[in-house]
Amino acid sequence: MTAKDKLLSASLAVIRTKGYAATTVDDLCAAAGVTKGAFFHHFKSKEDLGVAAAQYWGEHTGGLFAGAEYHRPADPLDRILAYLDFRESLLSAEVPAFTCLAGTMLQEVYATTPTIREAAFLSITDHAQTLEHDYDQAIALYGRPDCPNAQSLALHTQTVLQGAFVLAKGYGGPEVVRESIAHLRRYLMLLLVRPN
Amino acid sequence: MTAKDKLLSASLAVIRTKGYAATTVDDLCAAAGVTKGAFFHHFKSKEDLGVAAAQYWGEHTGGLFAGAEYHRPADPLDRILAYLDFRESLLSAEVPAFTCLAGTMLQEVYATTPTIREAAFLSITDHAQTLEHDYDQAIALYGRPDCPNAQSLALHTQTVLQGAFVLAKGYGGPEVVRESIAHLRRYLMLLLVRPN
DNA sequence: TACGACATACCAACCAGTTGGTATGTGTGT
DNA sequence: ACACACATACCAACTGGTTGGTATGTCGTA
Repeated sequence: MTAKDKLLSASLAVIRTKGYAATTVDDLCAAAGVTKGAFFHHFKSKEDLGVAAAQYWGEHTGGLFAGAEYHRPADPLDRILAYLDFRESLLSAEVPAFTCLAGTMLQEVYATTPTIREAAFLSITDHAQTLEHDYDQAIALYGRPDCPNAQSLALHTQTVLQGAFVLAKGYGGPEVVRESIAHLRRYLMLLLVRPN
Repeated sequence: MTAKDKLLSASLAVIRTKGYAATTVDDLCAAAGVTKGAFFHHFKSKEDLGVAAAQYWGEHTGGLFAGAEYHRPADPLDRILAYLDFRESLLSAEVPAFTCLAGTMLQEVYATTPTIREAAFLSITDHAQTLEHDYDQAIALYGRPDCPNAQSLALHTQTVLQGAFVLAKGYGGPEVVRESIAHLRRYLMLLLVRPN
């Protein structure tokens, strides 16, 4: 494992815990077990690492979701519900372990560091897009007449999760995320009605 | 207007724009038009100001919502819908002008500064509580059998708004907040059904 | 004259980034 | 096979500007 990988991997944990601005380059080096020289060999600035961390986060989570089981069900609504189950299964007791690096960074640096804002936001919208197909098919099959479109529902799904992470940081635990996912599930079940 | 008020007032704008960690004491003094001596006369540390800013935010928004028109309608569901309309009316083009100081600070310092975490979180839960009465009455009148309780709905309302603010920082505008409020409105209308 | 409300000048610690150097490949001509 | 040129990966020590915080002084008012 190269120093670059160690730094990127460590940055996920450290930045999610302390936030981007409060994280110092020395913090990252200490957590990664490398020296400052190695840091600036691989990243030309702290901002450069911030952008790389957001991209790394996107690839990291992208792989996690792409390889998950929730794509299995034949029915698109079942896949969406399985996605929500999967999101719940990712929750753990420690807040920094389940919250979103992209959301954290985005909220912090959106006005000051456009490069990081773009990279972090892209990782969120990219992930939202992976849900659109399933929503599209579910809407076609089960959507009520007043059902919003797939893009909007996919985005709203992420909105609810991001908001829940903020509240979870207040409570110090994941319970509120479970509750928000339950609301989302209920909303979807009211919009997408299986004939019976 | 005293230096303390100027600092608190300026802190709302500055911290919402740059975030708490990236905001320096000098930034705040410059924005407030006071000197550093004045700052440390009124606040014993930067953290102390952070706590005071979160409390000030709670009072500031508390007054805004308490005095708003959305309490007028006789029907509780109408009051809730009017609340959502009011939230929409607060949106403007500039992101820092409509986002939530408490949510921003909470996400940033939840693990590092418990005093600020508590103050910021309290301002969110306090505000959520002001909705519970209306939700309670609306549920009693119109709630479907599977309708969640008032506390949970009030909290979910804040969750959706907080998440929408995160996304808005990515888009650089309030459109996504409007869309999320529309989803929330639709969810509530499916849960709380007026007999007709 | 005592005290609250500021202002000015200053400091020690910290932080992003630099410098100069070492160790270990890696390709190339002979 | 071997020397040479060069590149990559990394390290330890340093620097200059920044930052939170302090020490001390001044002014108005009760």
